[in-house]
Amino acid sequence: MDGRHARGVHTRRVTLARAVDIATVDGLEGLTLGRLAAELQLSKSGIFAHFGSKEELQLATISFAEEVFTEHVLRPAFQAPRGRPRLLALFDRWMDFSRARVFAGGCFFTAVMAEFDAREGRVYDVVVRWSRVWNELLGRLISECVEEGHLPEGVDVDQLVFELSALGRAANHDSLLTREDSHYDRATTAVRTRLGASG
Amino acid sequence: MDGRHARGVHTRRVTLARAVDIATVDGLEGLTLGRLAAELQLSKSGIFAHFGSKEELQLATISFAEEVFTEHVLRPAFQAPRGRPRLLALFDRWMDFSRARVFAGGCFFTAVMAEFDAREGRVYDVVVRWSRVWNELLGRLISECVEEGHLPEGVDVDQLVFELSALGRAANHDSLLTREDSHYDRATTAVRTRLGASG
DNA sequence: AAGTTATACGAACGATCGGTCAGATAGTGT
DNA sequence: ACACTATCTGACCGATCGTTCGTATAACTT
Repeated sequence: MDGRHARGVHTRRVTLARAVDIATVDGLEGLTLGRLAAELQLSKSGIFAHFGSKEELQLATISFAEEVFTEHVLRPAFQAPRGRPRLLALFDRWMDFSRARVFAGGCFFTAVMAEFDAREGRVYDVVVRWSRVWNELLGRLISECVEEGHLPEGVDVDQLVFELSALGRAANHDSLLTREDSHYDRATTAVRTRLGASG
Repeated sequence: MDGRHARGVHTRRVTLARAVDIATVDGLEGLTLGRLAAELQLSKSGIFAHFGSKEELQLATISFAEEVFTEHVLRPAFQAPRGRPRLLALFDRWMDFSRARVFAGGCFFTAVMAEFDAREGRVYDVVVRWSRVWNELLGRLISECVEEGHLPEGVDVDQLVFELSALGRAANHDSLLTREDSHYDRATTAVRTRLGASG
């Protein structure tokens, strides 16, 4: 079951890649074994065997999305210099990630957060944990801005975290809903203004 | 079918009230006839007869949520004086509406917008229309702030609409996810700051 | 080449999905 | 009281859900 052969590893990756696309559009609950099997031209039971349960498939899909997000957003952002450049790089990479539709339905975590907001269970728990990690990361980068003298001493870090996250998520949702790109510019503009003048 | 008798009207209202609660937690797609019937102790076919299709049930649920939202948020907000007081009243009522959990899963429209973002069909169409109406309303109230001299002439109305909407929706989602109220204060603080000093 | 194990399949499971229909039950108008 | 119609039920439809299981096929090991 725990993929020793190359064939199994490949199938698992292909399956999860498809699962993430489905989940960002129709939700992790709209993700179904039958549909996955049909689209991948595999048998339902074959896919099922890789995960053991629907919930495990959902959790594996989240893990896969984390990897992709890390590769496309977190890693490149950390190549920018500490302080304001790194914070802005993170935000811009995040917006690029959503805008480029790396996943068919935009940012996976924004979508799944909204879907599991009000629920309970293992998926909810994972989403909460991810949300906390994300906020802590934003908070750390903001604190580094203060340390580097790119933001004033007295700034309310948690408040700023909330606002940046809000703007990014709204840009993602609004661009999906209206099928227009303009909201990303609104978000980056707002972030720049909020962090103080120069780009 | 078009409710002439008092009994039918009542059943329909009770059904939709329950439907809205279910939909804000598990989504309009997670809303099922069987569950609705079980929770209301009615027959599946009895409920079905009121709406004719699942999609019509979803659309009726949206209409019902609109009524409640209008009653709890829009109407009272318009009792505040034109300009800044009315804009702030609208935002505060919105936040109160979410915080009070008038619907079990917070703000219905924030939830459904996120759910149908990336989809297509009649429900998506209605959500897009509602989103546009909401943005136009916000835009109008902001413009009135300018006219009343409560905001400077050159303000970018659409940009402000985006930011206010973003902050409100994020407060709703974050409060649901973390089960804490503090995010509403973050949103109202941010809005006050963004609109300029005094409350 | 043979043996072993990972991988995938196909048929079937009970449960639930949205939806249909004939008939029982209730409410309204006369 | 009667007829009429709105409302609601219960049995049933085909499709799909997640899941199980026995079996075939591939891929590695030796």
